[in-house]
Amino acid sequence: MGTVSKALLLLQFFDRDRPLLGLSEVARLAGMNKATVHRMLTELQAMGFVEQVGAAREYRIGPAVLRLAGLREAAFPMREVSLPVLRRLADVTGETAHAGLLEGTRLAMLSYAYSSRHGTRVMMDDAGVLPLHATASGLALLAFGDPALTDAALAAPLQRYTAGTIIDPGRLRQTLETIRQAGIAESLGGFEADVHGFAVPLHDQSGTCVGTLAVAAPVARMTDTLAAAIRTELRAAGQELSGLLGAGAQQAEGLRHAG
Amino acid sequence: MGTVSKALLLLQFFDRDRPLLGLSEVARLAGMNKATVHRMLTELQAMGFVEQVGAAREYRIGPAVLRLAGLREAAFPMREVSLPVLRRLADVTGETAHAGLLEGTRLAMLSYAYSSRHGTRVMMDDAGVLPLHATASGLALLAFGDPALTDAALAAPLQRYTAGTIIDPGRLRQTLETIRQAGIAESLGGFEADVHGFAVPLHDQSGTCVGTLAVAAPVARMTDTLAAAIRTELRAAGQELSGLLGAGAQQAEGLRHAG
DNA sequence: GAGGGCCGGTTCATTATTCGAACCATCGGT
DNA sequence: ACCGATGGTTCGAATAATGAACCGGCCCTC
Repeated sequence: MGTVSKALLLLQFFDRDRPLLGLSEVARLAGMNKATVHRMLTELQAMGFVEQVGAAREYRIGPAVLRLAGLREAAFPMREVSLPVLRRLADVTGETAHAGLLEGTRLAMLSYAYSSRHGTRVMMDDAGVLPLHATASGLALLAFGDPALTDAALAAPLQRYTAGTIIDPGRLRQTLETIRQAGIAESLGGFEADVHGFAVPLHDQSGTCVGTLAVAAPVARMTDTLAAAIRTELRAAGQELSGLLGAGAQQAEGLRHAG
Repeated sequence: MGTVSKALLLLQFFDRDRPLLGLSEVARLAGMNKATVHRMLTELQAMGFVEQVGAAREYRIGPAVLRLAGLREAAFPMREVSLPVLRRLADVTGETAHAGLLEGTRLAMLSYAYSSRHGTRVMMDDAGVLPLHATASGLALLAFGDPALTDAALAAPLQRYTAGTIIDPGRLRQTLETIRQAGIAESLGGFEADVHGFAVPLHDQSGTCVGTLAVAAPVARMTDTLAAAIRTELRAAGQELSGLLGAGAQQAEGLRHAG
């Protein structure tokens, strides 16, 4: 693996639960020599991708990503394009709708929308990462995404988050086959005990699965009627969003010709 | 310069005017060998920082920055913290307010707010980069920031954007001295002929100038009264925002102790 | 107060990776 | 058909990265 890739890999250890990391901690997480990690973090810092703060001189993600994220949205407004679809889906179902994006071997939260119909709701985290085997979104990715991703994910040790988390690879493969036939993934308490999740794949214009669209509701108010409605609306919204994302890609092609 | 820095440098060539770049174009802009650039872009792509699109296989910024930007805002919500201050400043002055962040040797747009008081307004670009010598924000950075940055900026060839752009280093140094004494930078048509801009520096908790807060108005409706009001409100808002940003840094320190 | 364990940070001989001139196939324009 | 540009690839030479060992400082325990 090249040096650039190794350095960028370090950025993946920062997450919602660990926005601040010390040098030794990053080295431990990355399984790399502290001197090597120090050198890489120093370069990332010089370019604005991380910064050191506080008396303990811990690192956090730096400001350079803000402009790049703005540029990314300007060039290919996935978040902006997805938000109206998510809002409508949340309104129609009365539950939380969210979109995730495949990033390497992980599923990163792209955007989400809440419904104000109820006093409780399933909450989402900005910049959150969802496990693949334990959420509806993750299962959708495994079912409809690159088989190599699926093989790799199921070969790794799988973490149990709740009593409802399936961690047996054989059972998961059966589950994935059921999902493929249904065209929609469901997870009942796989990641959080009281959440019932539904997800469909999002495809780019070449048909490749690049993300997921999902609805998450508290188990307590799930009924057969609500579940059926979620499935119907989610399928339709998924097709719509895949179409919009594909159009965005075509628009990029158009931009070039116009330029 | 290390390999990681060189690779990340490539990301800086993407901008609002050039969201899509071909391999040879990036190599030309970077002054690097095409094989080298290809290898670096391939690694950046593998890590999700760029992606190739279209028949011409051009590159654009990839999705990995979205999560990192979300993480950055979650850890240190500069954009979120600045928006209320910007909105209030825009409301009170009736003109466009914007905040910029120093990124290496450039000033990147952080966030902005418009006023709806008039039918026209000075427009801003997401992910825009402002020239240092030709805008009020840039001049504020040069006046109050690191003298090394100022020396480097004035030593480089300076681009004339309008008839009002000062490109003589000597005159610019005089202008910067005036700005230091006034505590506020003003640029009349330096970057866009019909825009009058005002800016103050933003400091982090150590007192280092890290960005700017600015108001931009069309020249056509500038009056002495409006200019005086903008100066007053901008100074106050600048102090407020510097304080908030400093508090955010202290909060990061607090987060660590709580963890 | 001393000792131990951990932290962030540094050094430099050794090792691994990067570099880039030269080449290739393809495409569009003349 | 030819030319100039593109994206992409190769591999011997050159350069940069690596990491074991070390340093000073801080905090905790005895």
